Amino acid sequence: MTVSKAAEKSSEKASNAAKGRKDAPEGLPEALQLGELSEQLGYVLKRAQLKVFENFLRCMASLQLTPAQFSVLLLVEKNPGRNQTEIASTLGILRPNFVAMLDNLESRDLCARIRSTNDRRSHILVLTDKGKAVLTRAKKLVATKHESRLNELLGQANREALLEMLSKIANEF
Amino acid sequence: MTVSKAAEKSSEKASNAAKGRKDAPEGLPEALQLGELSEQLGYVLKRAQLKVFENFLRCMASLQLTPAQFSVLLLVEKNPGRNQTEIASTLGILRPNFVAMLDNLESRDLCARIRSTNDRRSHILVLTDKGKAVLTRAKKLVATKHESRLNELLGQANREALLEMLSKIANEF
DNA sequence: TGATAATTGTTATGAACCATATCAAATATC
DNA sequence: GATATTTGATATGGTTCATAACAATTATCA
Repeated sequence: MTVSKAAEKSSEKASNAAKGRKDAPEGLPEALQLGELSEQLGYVLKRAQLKVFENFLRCMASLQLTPAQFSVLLLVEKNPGRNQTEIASTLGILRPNFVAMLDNLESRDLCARIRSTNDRRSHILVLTDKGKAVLTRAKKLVATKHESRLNELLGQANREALLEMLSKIANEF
Repeated sequence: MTVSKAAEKSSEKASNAAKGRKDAPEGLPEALQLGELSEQLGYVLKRAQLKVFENFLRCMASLQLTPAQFSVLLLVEKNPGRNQTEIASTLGILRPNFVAMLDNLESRDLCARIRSTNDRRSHILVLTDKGKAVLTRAKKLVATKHESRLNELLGQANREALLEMLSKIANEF
């Protein structure tokens, strides 16, 4: 009885429809069978990614940073003095779409565009003092509230193995 | 000289900018340092997911199936007789957005909406004969061209471990 | 029973994200 | 010095994702 929920209802639809009765006492809110779906790499990968981004946003709510914005700040901090094209392209962001992102970060005084003196077409990107401070706090939040959950969930060794496999896929698939 | 185009300019920016010279012969096409980014779960996960979807689309080019469409066909096959709300919600698709998806699949004669006789509000979903045939071919393509790459890349044991960890994240994060 | 509430598929609509073409200013090329 | 290329930017269109609202149907329950 408890196992047969899905059976009950889809057979209700199937059989009751044929017999025209609707008064059979009902079981539970039966879940669908995922079947082969749960073995599909893309499916599982996408759902995991959504969950992780969701959790990231919750952890960063106080700083109002999206994963993309966080990645920009990290990359600018690690590579000061690079221009928009360089930062955007290594993040896989198209130049036109990067403009609004920077407008946002700059309006919040987290990073700044500086006209380059030796190539006056390009804008050098740097973190402001506030940007550095916010990034420091962001890193702490990510480490303690976000990445730490991975360790709790998988254990240190598995966590590292997972990151390694994902990097391999990202680079060699 | 041929290799150094990109290098010329950006190290020119970093070092030459300070010294004010632009004539130094240049090194290599320097890539940016990813730094902590490559350890960020969300970043690596997203990039891996994009690569996997990209590969999926290439493998399915002959059948013109997106990952989302493939998942719908799989789920309908495994759970015949369910309505739109049930199929959409277990895939995380909002009902309004599911309408156009079904319009597409139905216009290609891959699945059909059947007015339920015991609840005339709802549409029962089923695969058409063509839908079943296409899904069979799709599964083969996915198995031989897509999922098989995972084994080549990671090995059977690691592949299973990866899927398990991703499922855990998707369900418990 | 009949009035009211809830559900189903649908449409309309807007936000967010992604991609292409194009432009002016600046620089590189030859 | 004429031509081509690069940079940041704008405009624009296409997807994807989310919410509100509606008609038809069914459930609820006084």
